[in-house]
Amino acid sequence: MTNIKKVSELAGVSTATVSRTLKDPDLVSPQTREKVMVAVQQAGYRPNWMATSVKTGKSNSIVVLVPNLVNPFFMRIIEGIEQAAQEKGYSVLLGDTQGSASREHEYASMLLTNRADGLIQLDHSFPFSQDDAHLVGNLPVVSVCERIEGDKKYPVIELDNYAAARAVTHHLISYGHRSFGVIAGQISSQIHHDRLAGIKSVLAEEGIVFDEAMLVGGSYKIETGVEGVQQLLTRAQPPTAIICFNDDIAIGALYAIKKHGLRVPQDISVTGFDNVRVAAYMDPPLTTVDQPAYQMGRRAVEVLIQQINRQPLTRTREILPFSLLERQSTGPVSKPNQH
Amino acid sequence: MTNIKKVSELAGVSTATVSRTLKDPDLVSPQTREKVMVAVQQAGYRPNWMATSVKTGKSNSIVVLVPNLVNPFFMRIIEGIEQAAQEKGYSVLLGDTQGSASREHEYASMLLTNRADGLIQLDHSFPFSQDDAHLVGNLPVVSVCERIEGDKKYPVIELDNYAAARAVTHHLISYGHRSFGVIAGQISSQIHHDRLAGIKSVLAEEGIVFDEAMLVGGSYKIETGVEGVQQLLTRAQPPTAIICFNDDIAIGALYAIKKHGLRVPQDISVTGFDNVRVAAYMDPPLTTVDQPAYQMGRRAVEVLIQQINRQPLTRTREILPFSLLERQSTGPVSKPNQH
DNA sequence: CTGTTAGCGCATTCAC
DNA sequence: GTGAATGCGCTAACAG
Repeated sequence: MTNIKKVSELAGVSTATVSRTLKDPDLVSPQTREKVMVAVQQAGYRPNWMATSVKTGKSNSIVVLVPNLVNPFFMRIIEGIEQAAQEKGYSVLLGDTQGSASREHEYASMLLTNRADGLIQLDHSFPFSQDDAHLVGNLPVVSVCERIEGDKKYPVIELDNYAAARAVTHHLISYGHRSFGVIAGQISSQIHHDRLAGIKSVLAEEGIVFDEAMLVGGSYKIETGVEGVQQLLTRAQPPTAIICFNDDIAIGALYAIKKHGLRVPQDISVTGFDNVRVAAYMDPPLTTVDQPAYQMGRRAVEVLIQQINRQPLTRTREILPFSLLERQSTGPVSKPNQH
Repeated sequence: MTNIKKVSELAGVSTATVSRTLKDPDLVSPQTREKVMVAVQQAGYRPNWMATSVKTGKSNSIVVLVPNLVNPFFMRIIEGIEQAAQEKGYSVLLGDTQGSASREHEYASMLLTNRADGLIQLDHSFPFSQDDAHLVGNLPVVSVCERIEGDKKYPVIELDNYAAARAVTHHLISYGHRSFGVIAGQISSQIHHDRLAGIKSVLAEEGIVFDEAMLVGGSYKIETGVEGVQQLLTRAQPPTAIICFNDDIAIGALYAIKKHGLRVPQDISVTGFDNVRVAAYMDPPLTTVDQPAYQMGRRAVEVLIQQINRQPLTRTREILPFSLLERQSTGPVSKPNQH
């Protein structure tokens, strides 16, 4: 391990000068700068990151908590996070929690051990353990998409889920649908409530009563969509339109509907959320709500770094624009409302 | 920032005792242990990770280099990496390179700055820069799926791509196909050569000449599959079977074939690689080669940590088993070989 | 502009 | 079993 002292001896200067040359070259005369750079090159010297961190008290790393890695929507957010972080000189510690609270706690405690300067939470839970909660003063935390539960208020980058759900519902109603099924993801989250409220508000305006038996699901998986459709099709009056709370669910729904010998959208219309890449290549291409996932990740980092630098936040909640992509999985009802 | 000294004063012992109590409690008498633990609790003390790292010379982190995050196959590998790493007390630094060499260099240099103890490469390039190459003695590096180019030999966890490609080809030939198209991913990689060689070897055995004009593609994207099909369909004799080098390409191919008014598998059979989750829910469900991605990630970590601990490696190349999943995107040729 | 000095927070000899 | 002392590799204050 070649350290700063070796370099300083090689260059015939003090360690301080070496440090300065590397950190702020303008503070050093051109001649010594040259000498030092030669020595650095020759010795193959790279400053020890950990040592620098101990001195400065900054790790220049952030942790990202994500419930699972296989959801391409999350990955797109993390892509944005990664990119923005790198540009700002931060690196990203990956915290795949698999929904486990103890894992969340473990990752979150990285903030307490100076291992990371900030945390981005993609899930909705308060990530710290009971024990740690006392120590969490104003630690930099930002949540994306979801809102973190609990008393502490953290900045959040999110979508107007209420409005998005309204847009979807309006779109379907414009095709004449009046009988709706919903296949939800994580029931306990704010997203769920906002979206459901959005749907119900439009239905109420249209004089349609939402039948709670038409609400199924419980997790953001393909299988949820498959099972959801199976359940909805057993109803006395199956829905003519199914709103899925993410694209994976919608993919499962498309699959199950076709498997039942029904056609999309002639028999049943299907919508998703997220606009995952494959969504456009489904058969039929999926009507879905596009979320600016990449941009959300980027913003999360910017806001987080503001917190880390103790700069005042202009606002504690940012709402990014969605757009409804009307593709071919939605269409007019082909038969009267009665089945 | 509450440090070890505060705790030692609070407990009325030396800092050394506090350190010992936390690291190796058995070295300390039960009474003092109790005192220290109380003080730790009371002060809300957590050891500074960076300081520990400087002392021990170990970061207990590993970097993972991945060309892009949106490919669910990579994500499954990283899930395995993450899991295994956490179990062994390591954390994962995410290095999304987007295929850029300079980004690779930047991440790889983390090994030189003591920021990470080891590196896992999912791409095929030698990750260090020209400048750093001299310094890379025996730094712990493992590659997964791909083999790292260059003189240095690193351990690799991979699939028998040659055999897998042979299995796919045999499967198609058993259905009577004799006219094959191939839509490839990254052309420059070992994977590409192995798979292509596997296909050609079977064709040769069957007395079929592979027409190089039937080889298209160039990246692992859905769009590549779409464009690939468009090209293959312009050939004088379009293929009756198309082998795609990953599932994303195959998804694009399915889409394009259907868009051209042809049916899968009646007109054209399609196969993929990876067995991504959505593959089973395509229309028709995709015949593909299942790779134990999660397991590959786990093994990569185990091998890497062996290197980090300077334990001898039993073998420098591990080949994991694949399995061909025959689903509905492949079937018998419905018309004579001539178009 | 440069060198000296003094730590950052912790782990580890070596005495006792 | 415990404490004092030393140093990991680096940066920052202060002289000069």
